[in-house]
Amino acid sequence: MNKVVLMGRLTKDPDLRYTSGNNTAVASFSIAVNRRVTAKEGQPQADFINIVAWNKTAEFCGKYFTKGMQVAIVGRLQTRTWDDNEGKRHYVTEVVADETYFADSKRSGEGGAGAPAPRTYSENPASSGDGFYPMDEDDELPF
Amino acid sequence: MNKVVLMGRLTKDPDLRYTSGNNTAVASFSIAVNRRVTAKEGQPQADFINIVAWNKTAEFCGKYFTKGMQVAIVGRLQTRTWDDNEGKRHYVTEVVADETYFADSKRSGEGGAGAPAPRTYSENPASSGDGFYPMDEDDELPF
Amino acid sequence: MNKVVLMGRLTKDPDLRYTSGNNTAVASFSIAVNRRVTAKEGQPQADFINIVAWNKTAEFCGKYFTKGMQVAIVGRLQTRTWDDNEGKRHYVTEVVADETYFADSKRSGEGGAGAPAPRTYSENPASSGDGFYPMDEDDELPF
Amino acid sequence: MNKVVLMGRLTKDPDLRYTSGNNTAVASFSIAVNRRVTAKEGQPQADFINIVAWNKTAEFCGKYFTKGMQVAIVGRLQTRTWDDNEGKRHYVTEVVADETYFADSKRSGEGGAGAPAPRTYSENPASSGDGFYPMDEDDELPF
DNA sequence: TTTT
DNA sequence: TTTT
Repeated sequence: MNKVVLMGRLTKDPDLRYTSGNNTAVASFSIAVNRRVTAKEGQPQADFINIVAWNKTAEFCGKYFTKGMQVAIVGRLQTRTWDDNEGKRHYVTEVVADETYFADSKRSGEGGAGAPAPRTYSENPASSGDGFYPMDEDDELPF
Repeated sequence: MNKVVLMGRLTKDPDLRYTSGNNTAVASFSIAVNRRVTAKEGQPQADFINIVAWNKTAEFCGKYFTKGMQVAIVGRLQTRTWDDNEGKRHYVTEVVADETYFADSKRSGEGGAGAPAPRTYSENPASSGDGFYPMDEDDELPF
Repeated sequence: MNKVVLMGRLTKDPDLRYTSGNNTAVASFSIAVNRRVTAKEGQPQADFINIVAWNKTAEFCGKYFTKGMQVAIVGRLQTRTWDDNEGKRHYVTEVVADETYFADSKRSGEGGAGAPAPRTYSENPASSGDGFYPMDEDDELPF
Repeated sequence: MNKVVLMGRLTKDPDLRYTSGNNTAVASFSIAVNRRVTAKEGQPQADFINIVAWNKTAEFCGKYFTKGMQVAIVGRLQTRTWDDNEGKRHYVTEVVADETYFADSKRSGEGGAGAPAPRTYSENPASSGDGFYPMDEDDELPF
């Protein structure tokens, strides 16, 4: 069992790439999750969590998620290991996003209710898919 | 272990009461949680989940939550039993909210960023408390 | 967003049926989830949560879950409505299990480590599937 | 919102220490969480997640958790930063355990049902506390 | 209708 | 008894 649920704000626009092998979409970004208890000094504090998404979820994030947006994510923890150029091994813990949600319709543009407009124009995602789902209405969402 | 995480829209303004015994605040409301897969016929479908909150969390909900608002809730499942006037026993399953969040700043009024204004004016909550926490900035929140 | 995570003990053996329409497997059972805080009077208290599982997950539960077993479940809350013979409408809230786990290998039989033996003999499940997964080693599990 | 739920096996006995400042108990350990989908090559794969617990939860883990045990954990993700002796900054993501559970009574010793015996003898924890809770019976647990 |  |  391995379940993670987060709500926080994008620290940057997501980075969307495609694997060289089979051209799988993969998006990476991180979100700032405010802590419930503020630090002693008084200033609010946040945890910065790295997120990875694959396939349709990745394309959804790449298209609709933008810096500063508040989003909710359901996923799982994953550890990865990589070696730097000095041959040192690094251990990374990140969240693989299985479901992504808008949790901030304020940033949906002036148009009113609903999901944000796409970040950059792009073809319609190939039909409906798994792993993502807008909680808000989706007049402008092509699925 | 008993954990529930929900995001959905209030179907009504919360109902805030105080127990006759020790005057404990208790708020009840329900949220509509849209399903990720739409029904066959095509129209979106939702689950309507009953929520109960106690103490400061109850007062927070009573003050800031309004009908139609999108909120996120972390809590636990609880079963309760009660007998109706015909002496029949009823079994109720509801969610006890331990943490509540705004997930919809659109409804925060025209003023801009931040949490919604209180539903009705009231004194400041007695200092900071447990069990609630606004995810959005909170210029107008008295804590 | 709609996520539930539970750990508790089966109050009975699961009830496994097949829908008349398309012969879909559906298992239902309930688990007793002990509360973290005991009631005032001192005796431990539990919530009794109704669980429903479908397809392979249903067959897995029907085969390996038995009364008294401790299990863990990941799923979602669902509300259902039904009318009794007096024409009264009833509202039911239950958990749809998406993932099920053993959390009690003590009951695995005398044989030693691993998952329990099937409750009743049956053919091997048709290959691997989704929605279930034994956390323990599974020498005797046919997948 | 920041919630993590895990079930897995201890890779080692926990490491229990006390802060020099105010003598706060802190336990650290990691658990192997088996993935639901096995890797292509066929061999099962796991994620190794670092866990930190504080106060009574830490003492509970230090006392009852042992290598190989299956446990369940509810907590939150936290990022930490530290600089190594070469002045390089490292970013660590770990889980802070708020609730811990036994999910493996098999390892409870031959005695029969119930929670494991303490790893090493120690005084009774000072009364009941928050943040931990044995799911299994607790004849030998001093609370 | 409830488990250990 | 249900929200957008």
